[in-house]
Amino acid sequence: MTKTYISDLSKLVGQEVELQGWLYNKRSSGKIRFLILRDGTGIAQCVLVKNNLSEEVFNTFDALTQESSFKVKGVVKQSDKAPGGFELELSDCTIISVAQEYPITPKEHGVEFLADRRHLWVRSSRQHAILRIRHTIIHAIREYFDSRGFILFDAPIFTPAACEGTSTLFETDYFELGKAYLTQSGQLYGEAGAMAFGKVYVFGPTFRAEKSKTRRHLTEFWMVEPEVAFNDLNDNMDLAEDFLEFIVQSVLKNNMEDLKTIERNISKLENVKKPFPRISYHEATEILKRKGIPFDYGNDFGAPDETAISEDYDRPLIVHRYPSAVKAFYMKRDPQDETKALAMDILAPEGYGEIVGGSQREDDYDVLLARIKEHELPQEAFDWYLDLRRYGSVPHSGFGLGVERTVAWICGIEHVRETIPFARMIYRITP
RNA sequence: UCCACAGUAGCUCAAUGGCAGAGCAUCCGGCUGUUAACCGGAGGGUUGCAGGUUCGAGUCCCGCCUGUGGAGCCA
Repeated sequence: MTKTYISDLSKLVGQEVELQGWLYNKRSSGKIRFLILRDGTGIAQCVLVKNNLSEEVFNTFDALTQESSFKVKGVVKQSDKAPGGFELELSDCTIISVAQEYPITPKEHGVEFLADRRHLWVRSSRQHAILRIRHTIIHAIREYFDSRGFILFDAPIFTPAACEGTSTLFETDYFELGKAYLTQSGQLYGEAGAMAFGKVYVFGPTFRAEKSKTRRHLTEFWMVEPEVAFNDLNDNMDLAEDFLEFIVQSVLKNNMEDLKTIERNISKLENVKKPFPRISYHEATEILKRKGIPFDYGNDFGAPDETAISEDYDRPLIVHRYPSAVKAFYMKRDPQDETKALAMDILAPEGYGEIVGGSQREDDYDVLLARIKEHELPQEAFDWYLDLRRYGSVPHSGFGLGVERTVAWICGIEHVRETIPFARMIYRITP
């Protein structure tokens, strides 16, 4: 007798095993009945044949409701007719807990209904597949940096002031020290790490109190932010490109079944190979001009602009050298053209928009101080940051990758709310 | 904050201004290979809230509430 998981059944054909899990679905044809068991690793069909079983065991079928927990014993058989490919001809079936009427049926539901029951929704196959892919992506992120000499350098969640001075932050009372804010980026701290360790990555949740209400926005989302000393903008683009390719390849290697479950077009992911096209902001505006999309030179791109710029490419597109006026104070200006910043964004294909934003950082003390004043930021709060330029300043670069947008793109799904177990949005904080 | 759309049974949706309906779910019955199984039967409604027009409002008008996704902002 072996206690095992459904994912192991292929190795156990012909053997008697014990499985435990939850009822995914059931069907009856009178004297032969089918239970579909879900155990978190897959689904398996369990067959109850009346003539082979005691009355008591055969009738557990009647008491089992959707999502009831139970355990079974039986011999593993390969079966093309069985969902999951394997079935158990049961010798025993024991109920652990009978579920009350389960609200999420195998039929369609609306988004509000499902979001209110997110704690149950994560049991269904599509959500299961998406969250497994999220797991692979996060694992790949860590594996990529860990195997290339980067140190994980955690940034604080509570911060004394805005990192970039632009977006609206969540505010909270912090004892006698006044207000604290939930971080919108760990990058400034990552720069301190890069000066200490050479190569670091910050990986954690970030918070934006913007009242954004679109399929691409959460108020709480995860971001990974590598920062590398002595990297210039080109090195930064090389790193981001290699990194994204690695992530996509990891998903293709580990999650083919999940991609099939969510009906993702695999060929679109197979295209994601180096090198990625690189165009300047200036060239991007010419694409808009050619397509007849009205645009004021010098502005940042809106979501529809990003779609128009990237839609003709079959892989992520790197756009670099944005007008410095629309970018953050810490970005270094292009010595060739002082109106431009050494910034780069990566636009995912298929209209998914910006998934990476990064830059070479300003490394000159006087210039950085002037920028802080220009942006009317509280200088005291940035004193430690200026220290990084006082004590052995070097050229350095980094970027941030939004995990949920990356998951949405790789999975080909409509809305980022399905890419994290419990999404936090402007009008939703439960469950 | 602004713009657009939506709200009817537990769920997903129908109903020319004229009797409030279907499928699924639930309950009862049938079926020895089902595949969102199928077949027969039953129960299930303050049509988001409040007002107005009308002989008559789920339907038309006004206000509010809730939801959705889009703009701005960004990953």
